[in-house]
Amino acid sequence: MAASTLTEVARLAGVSPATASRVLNGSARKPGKDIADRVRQAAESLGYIPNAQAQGLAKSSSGLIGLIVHDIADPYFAAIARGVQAAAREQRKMVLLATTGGAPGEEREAVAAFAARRADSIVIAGSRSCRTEDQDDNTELAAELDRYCRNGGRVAVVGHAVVGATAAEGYHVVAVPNQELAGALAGELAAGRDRDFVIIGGPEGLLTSDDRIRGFQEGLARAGRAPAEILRTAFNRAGGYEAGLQLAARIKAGASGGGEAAAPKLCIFAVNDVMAIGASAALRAEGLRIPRDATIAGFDDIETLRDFRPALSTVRLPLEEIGRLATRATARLSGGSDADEDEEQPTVTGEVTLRRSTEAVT
Amino acid sequence: MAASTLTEVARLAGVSPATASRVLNGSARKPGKDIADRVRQAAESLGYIPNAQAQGLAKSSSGLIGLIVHDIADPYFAAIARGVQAAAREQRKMVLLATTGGAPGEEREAVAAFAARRADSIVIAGSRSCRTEDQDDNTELAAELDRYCRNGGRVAVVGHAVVGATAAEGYHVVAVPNQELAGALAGELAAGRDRDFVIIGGPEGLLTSDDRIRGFQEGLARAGRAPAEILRTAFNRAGGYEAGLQLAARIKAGASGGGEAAAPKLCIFAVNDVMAIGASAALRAEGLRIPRDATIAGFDDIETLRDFRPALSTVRLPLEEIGRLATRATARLSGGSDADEDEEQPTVTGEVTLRRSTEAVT
DNA sequence: CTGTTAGCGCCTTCAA
DNA sequence: TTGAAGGCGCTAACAG
Repeated sequence: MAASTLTEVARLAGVSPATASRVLNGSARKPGKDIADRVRQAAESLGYIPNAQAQGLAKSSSGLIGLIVHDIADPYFAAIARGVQAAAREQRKMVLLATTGGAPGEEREAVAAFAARRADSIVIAGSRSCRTEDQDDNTELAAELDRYCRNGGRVAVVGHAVVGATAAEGYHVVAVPNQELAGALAGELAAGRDRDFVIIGGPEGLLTSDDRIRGFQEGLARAGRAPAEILRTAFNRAGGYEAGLQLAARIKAGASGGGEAAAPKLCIFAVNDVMAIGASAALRAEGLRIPRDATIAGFDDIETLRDFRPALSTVRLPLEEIGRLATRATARLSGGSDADEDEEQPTVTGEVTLRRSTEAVT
Repeated sequence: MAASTLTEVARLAGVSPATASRVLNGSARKPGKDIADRVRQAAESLGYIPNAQAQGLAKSSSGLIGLIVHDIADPYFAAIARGVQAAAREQRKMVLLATTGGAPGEEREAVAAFAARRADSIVIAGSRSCRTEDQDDNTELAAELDRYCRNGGRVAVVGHAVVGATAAEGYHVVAVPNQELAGALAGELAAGRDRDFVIIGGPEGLLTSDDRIRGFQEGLARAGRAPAEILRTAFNRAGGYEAGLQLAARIKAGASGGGEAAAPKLCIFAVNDVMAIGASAALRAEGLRIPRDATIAGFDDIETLRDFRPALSTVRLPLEEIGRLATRATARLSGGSDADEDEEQPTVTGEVTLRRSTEAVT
């Protein structure tokens, strides 16, 4: 008992497949009201469901939006995915999900798979890497994207352009002001307090991480502070925890072995909230308290983490909105737009959000 | 510059499309080594990417797995999605994502959309509802699923069967022992302590919520306790917060207006972790402390929430595994299995996990 | 082992 | 307006 086809519907309604097609789908032509009802009834009684593959083949489009993330269970990506999903729904499209763990090689595969499915557009949410080990894969990824665009695909990348991608038509970048915001955060944290700063960053070459580190250092410099030391770890909770253990040891050593003037307290900047939470957990596990023994700030303002105590200072990023914007950027402007050639690159802004975790203890 | 087709590749290689197809895809036939290379080269030089839509149309299958969740940004669903994604990758399939907010009507639409795309299988992760207002939609959903199965689709549902779905072939339910586990949790919480129990539950008719409530009550009964009062709210953080406020007021009233014997302390059971966190936040906002002024437990053991303090007592559920199992259940058994007709329904088990949030304060 | 011939289900010119 | 014919790109039966 296979699914019924348009032809069957047409036959049952006593019309040609062409007419049935015109009735059941939004054709420009308007079939006779009388006959239209007949077709619709036939379709109904047969439980007709159009074969999207066949439709896609015929019109060479698919109503699919490809989304590439590192890990869908990471709340950062999950939030973006929600925005993408929402925008996709607006466009009456479905989203195809690919998770890559951040490896450019797998991202290339994902793009190829999306291209094979004739996805109408692709949204890449994972942060870019420019490590030398990823160079070749990045080149291939860029080539794959270019080809996809040349064939009429639209792509939006969150954060940074793919390294080496020539800005083909239909290629959009949703810029996230990581650097500026990290700088602003540093400025606020440095304001009038004497602290040693430490940065817990991701692996070198992860663009998002690097931007935030760079911005933070610039902010410190503007505030007349010395650059912060940088700890490199994995870009996730485990990495943060590990770095946190290291710092805890250092803090305890400094406190006990204190010479004349106790060293200023440590202010930790983790380049994302998840890492910050990991670091906090490590400090806590080592018997240290925040903000008493050290202060800490993150980045992203992950929703699920907002109930954390002490509340985490961070930079609020409109993640869901970012997903939505990226997706919208890939939508073909349907109506004949009034000569508005410049496709407005949507602007994302964040907000430094100071909370308990960086308060001065009285 | 459209994407190149198999025909073009074949022509360039000087062979027939059929041969090219046999080379480029896994056909049973093995083309001559000499010619195979020629085809592969041609494909390479043209940057050939097979058109999955056409392939799908021809073989009437699509390599797609449809996943239905309430909200992809909810860590519960995100975790399941990760498992689904992992299993999909094993099967070399891609996942199509649909979010429905839990409305059976939208779930029906999603199933129809998946069917239209000829998804090989569908995984439904959202908890089922049996509220009367959803009755009609549920019926239609069940009908849609039945039809999908009859047409050869495979479906797996996490938790409960869809109300009214006739167990067609290819229909799987990954049972989650919510009731038993909630009962076990209640047993542990009731052990030897004198407490008043309150349950923060989702709306009546949400099967997952109802199961956990029922199980908890049973557990209390087994421990010789009176049934707990039930507060109904939204099945999310906001709902938990709201209920938490209510309980906070009650606790404070009880404490201040205390008669002779102070009432036993409250032990709160929220039917999921996210609600529990919301309730905790509310208590905290009202100046109450956990576990000093009240104890609280959740359900799910959401990973992102594990760093919360006081650490939340909960029931650990192997969410990712659940997603994986559900997806695997829908995979067609490829090899001629040795008469093992009974498709083993995979078994999910959880674990009561007591942490600080329900400790007795000394 | 290779090439030829039909479709898969739908859309879209064309002529009627 | 409606119907007939061709093709979207690929695979799967057949011949050779």
